[in-house]
Amino acid sequence: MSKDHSSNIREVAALAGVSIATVSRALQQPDKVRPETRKKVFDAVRQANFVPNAQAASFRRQSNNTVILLVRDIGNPFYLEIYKGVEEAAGEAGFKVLMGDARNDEHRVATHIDMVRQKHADGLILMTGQFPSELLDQGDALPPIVIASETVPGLELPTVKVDNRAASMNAVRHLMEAGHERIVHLAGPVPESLAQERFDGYRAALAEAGIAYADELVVTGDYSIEAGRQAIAGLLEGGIVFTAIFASSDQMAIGAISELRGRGLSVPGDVSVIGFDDIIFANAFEPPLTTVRQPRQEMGRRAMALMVDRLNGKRTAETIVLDTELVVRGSVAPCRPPHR
Amino acid sequence: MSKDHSSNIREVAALAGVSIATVSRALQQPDKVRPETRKKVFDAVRQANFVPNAQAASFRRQSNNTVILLVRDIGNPFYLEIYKGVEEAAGEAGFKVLMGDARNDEHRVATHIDMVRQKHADGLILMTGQFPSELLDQGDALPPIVIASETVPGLELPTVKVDNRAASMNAVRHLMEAGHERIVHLAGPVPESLAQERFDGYRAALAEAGIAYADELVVTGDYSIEAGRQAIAGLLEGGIVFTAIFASSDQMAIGAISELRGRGLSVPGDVSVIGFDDIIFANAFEPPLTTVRQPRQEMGRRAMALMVDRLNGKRTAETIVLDTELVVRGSVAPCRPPHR
DNA sequence: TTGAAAGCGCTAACAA
DNA sequence: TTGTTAGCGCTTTCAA
Repeated sequence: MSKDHSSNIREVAALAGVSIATVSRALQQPDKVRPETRKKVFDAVRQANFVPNAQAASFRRQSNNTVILLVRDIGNPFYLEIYKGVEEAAGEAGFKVLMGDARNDEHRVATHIDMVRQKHADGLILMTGQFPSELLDQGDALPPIVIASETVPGLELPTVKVDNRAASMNAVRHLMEAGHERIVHLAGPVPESLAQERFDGYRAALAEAGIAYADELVVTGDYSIEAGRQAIAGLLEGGIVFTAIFASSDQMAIGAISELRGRGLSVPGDVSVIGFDDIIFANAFEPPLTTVRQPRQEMGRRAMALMVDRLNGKRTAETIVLDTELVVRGSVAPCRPPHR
Repeated sequence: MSKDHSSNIREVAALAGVSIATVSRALQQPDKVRPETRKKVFDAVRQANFVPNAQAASFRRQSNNTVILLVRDIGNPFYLEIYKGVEEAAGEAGFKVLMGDARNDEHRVATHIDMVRQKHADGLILMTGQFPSELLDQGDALPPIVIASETVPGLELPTVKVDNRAASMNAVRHLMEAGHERIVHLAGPVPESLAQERFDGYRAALAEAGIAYADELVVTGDYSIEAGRQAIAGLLEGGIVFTAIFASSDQMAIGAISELRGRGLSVPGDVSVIGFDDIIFANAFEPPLTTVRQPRQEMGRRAMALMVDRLNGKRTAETIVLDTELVVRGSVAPCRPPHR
């Protein structure tokens, strides 16, 4: 019968009649020990019910092959597939992934950066544009950080993103081609870069088509369903007239549609809507949401790859830009005379 | 200027002119050192740019105040709010939370249990009914595990769940009160307990109302949108007649509705639908989904509380049962003559 | 191919 | 209140 209290490498060594160094080697680099020795060790491991203490190993190695994926808001399903991509690449490289929630709070970003400083993890994949300004000038003193999807002005770090400006222009053009001119933009938390880039794309598309930009048509939010709801409620109550919406997240688009419906307006009958992200619910929604697809899984994979590079000592601040795709489904219709 | 390579407690001690024990104490239990000494230490910490190595501390303490939240499928937003509850309670108790994805694969459950054995984390909050059978008989030799939402037959562990059977009966009754008799059940992966309990509730409600149970009306799935879609596609193509659906997850309900619509059927016009979970999208959906609300955040909080108890040496296998609530929204209508 | 031994940075028991 | 000191379990260098 095997003992049940957890044993250590010394017991195994004693049992196998070898030194602890040999046990360690047999486990880490089996080809470095003679087959017979290896067998003795393995038998002893089994007999002692030995499970190596990863904490001790990490401590000794001064690294634990774990990275933190810190997202803006874990409530947004957008990040789920990112996580999958990160985890996949991490697994291949022998890393574990810890997912953290910044809750739209830059203080929590600082907390997680501290976790890396304290060696809880080897690096941080950052997926929020909020960054504690007091850390901005630390430059080289920052622990390994890779940014995904967003960017932080003033921080030169390895980054994976999409061309938000171009993607937005494309989406807005699609709306204009359907005859829409009074297009609301549900923006992210401008002036953060990500939100700003999409906003810029919206303006650029308008300008290109010779449509005047109107401040009253732009509302910012935190990408949540609730933000989408509230934005539309405010617009409608303010008597603002519009026939289409370009939202910078599917969640805001869905919140907007829900609110429109609650007030008796139909989508796309009265108002056409385009979202951003192509989360899993976009396609199951009614109407199926026309949206900008981001290659989320790949974004996650590439971010993790950049992290591995960084942890291997590479110190470039490479930026990878991935393609987006406008997925046309059922939430956009030709423009009809505006409501009211 | 402060140095940028990370310093250790010895340097700080030297700088402050005290022993390393005093530095440790000043940082961990400030009230145990004289204010003046404390100040000297803090100054030295700042000057040396000292960040305690949490890994070393964890190693020394043989615990790292981290728990893993292992969920069946991280793609299901159901788990997001659970995570929030867990994280909240964890924060209060000084714990960190690591979220892992079992991907409906019991092998990955084993992997994560190993992570705890290897001291990557102190405990595991398990949110899947899949469990490697070879670990079942380990009983006391298992690391600290708490189960949430699901149960594993043969495993006596601290558990938080809802009364799935009663909740299902309630939902099905609601459908029958609207006149429905041909009610499809989109079940989870029976015979896992969670799925089984909801299935039992469905049957019990039917029996109570004197409606015959029909095998053809029950389809199992893995709680995903896609599973809901496919189940309905199969039913419709098989010529099965029904007027209502009780799904054991909102995602399956949403997938089902999407498929129904794709085939020209309306909800709730032709088919009424009730889901389970009340994920954030349920309310924004069209029609707003009638569903069984689970107190997710509380479930997370209680699970974490059980974990803290367990880590403090409590060895009971307490089961906490939380209340559910049928949230009536717009996806159920009085029964009309069945389609076809 | 194997063993001896140093030591990662910290905590905590014990002594002063 | 503070200091001394013995490790936690492992990896890794160096020597044999």
